[in-house]
Amino acid sequence: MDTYRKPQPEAEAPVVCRSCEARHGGLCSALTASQLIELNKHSFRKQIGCGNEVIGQGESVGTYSNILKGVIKLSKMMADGRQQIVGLQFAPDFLGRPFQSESTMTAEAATDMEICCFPRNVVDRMLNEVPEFERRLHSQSLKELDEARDWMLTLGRKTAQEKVASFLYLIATHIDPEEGDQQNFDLPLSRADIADFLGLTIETVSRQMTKLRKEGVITIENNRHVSVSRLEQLRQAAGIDSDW
Amino acid sequence: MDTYRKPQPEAEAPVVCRSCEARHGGLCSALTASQLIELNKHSFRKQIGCGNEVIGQGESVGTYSNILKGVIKLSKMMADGRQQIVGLQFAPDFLGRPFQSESTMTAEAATDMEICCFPRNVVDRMLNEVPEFERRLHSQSLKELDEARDWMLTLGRKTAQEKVASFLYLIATHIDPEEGDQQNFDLPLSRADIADFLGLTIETVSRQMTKLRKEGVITIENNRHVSVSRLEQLRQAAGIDSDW
DNA sequence: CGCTAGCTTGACCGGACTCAAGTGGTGTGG
DNA sequence: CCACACCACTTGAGTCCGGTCAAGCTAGCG
Repeated sequence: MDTYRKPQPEAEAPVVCRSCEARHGGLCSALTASQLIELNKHSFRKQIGCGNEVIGQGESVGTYSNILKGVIKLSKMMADGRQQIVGLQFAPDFLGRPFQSESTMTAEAATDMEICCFPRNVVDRMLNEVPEFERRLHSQSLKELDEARDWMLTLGRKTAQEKVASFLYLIATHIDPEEGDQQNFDLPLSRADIADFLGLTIETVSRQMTKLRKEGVITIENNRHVSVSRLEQLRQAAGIDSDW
Repeated sequence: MDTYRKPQPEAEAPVVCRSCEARHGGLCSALTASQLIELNKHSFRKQIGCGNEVIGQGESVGTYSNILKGVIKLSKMMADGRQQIVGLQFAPDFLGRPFQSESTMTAEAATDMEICCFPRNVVDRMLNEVPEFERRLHSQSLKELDEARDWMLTLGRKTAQEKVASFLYLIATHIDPEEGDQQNFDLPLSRADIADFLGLTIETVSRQMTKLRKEGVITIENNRHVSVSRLEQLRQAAGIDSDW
């Protein structure tokens, strides 16, 4: 049971942000309580069903948002339909692209999810007023850049086996603690999505999963639920050397 | 011949920055003349020979720099020696990673080059004092992120032929105007580098170049010099659809 | 019960890799 | 000036990994 709330004239975060704030190593932690209140006036939460498009390729974007729950897949598609997932985003990542109203990718809910939306103009104004706010966004961009480049190594130079192991390792280390731990989790992506993320086909993904299972690195239940016996073994299968 | 310099008490950019400034759609254009003077006190230019390492993987970095001339390749290497180039940087790109003293990649001169170096602490201080400065860096990070993700599509989903065409298209559209134009340029990378950038082997790169040559898309002289007859043809071979 | 969607498995194929030899341009020493 | 070595690149032959195509399996659901 929560302690009784003493009224305080200023500097009290909006009710809706309270339980949320904890997770926010994310964006909102850059704001003071009064700034949060200001932002909160214009923001709204939204449930999104698995598979729904959040931002379309070439679409203009009117809102930014924070991911509260679930996983977003960012993907690019070629004219002939070939597709590549170029990033996954987890809570509490920020979703949206400052300084550019048009998206060059599609953002789609990989799972059922909940997001917190902010109108573009409000955020853009805050960007100019609160340097720490831009610092946070910059910092997330750099994190995404690192991840993208790590994945380029995976896409360009790893074998199918290593790719699949790398994916499992990525999920194991990024899973929302509420939904599993590093030894035991549900895959947020279908085989088709995994294939698009790894630059492989569904069949190859499936075969390599089977292989990892037979080698005792993982066990699989109901197609989606994965257990990892020793994470170190998975790292190794992924070709990740701990020294770096 | 330059016009004679009238002394002005303030607001005059350092001599060394003058000819440079023109190119700087880059970082320094975010600074006022007096800020430039301040930064310039601690900065120095440096020539780097082709193949030299600028920042090593896992090394700590004491300086940032601007690229004045030449091409930097950013690469990652696996424990067994497999290598992937994860980015190319051209003048006037900024080189270095704020908020993190240790690099997760190697930065190496792909060509002979010239850079302008700034001590880390001076830049970090300016980052805090000049919001526009951070805005610029943020903006470049976002540009690099877009490029990385575009390349992920290339690495994950394109054929060898399309990869090589994509590379040639990239160079054609990024080449320093002083060193060539979109129809006619020297490749800044060796076949080995191209292979590492595309996630292919040297042999495959070579074969696909030959194929593009025989199909009349390009002509090659002295291994390095490339002429493109119709850029549109190259785009097409690269699987790039103009609609996006 | 059968239908469908998502996944697995099998057989075969082909594109990119491997290994090896050949070519050409450049620098060096006799 | 030629002989030679060296390096970067090209070309060829054979192999293999991952793609393609097709069939089978399983769980959920009308």
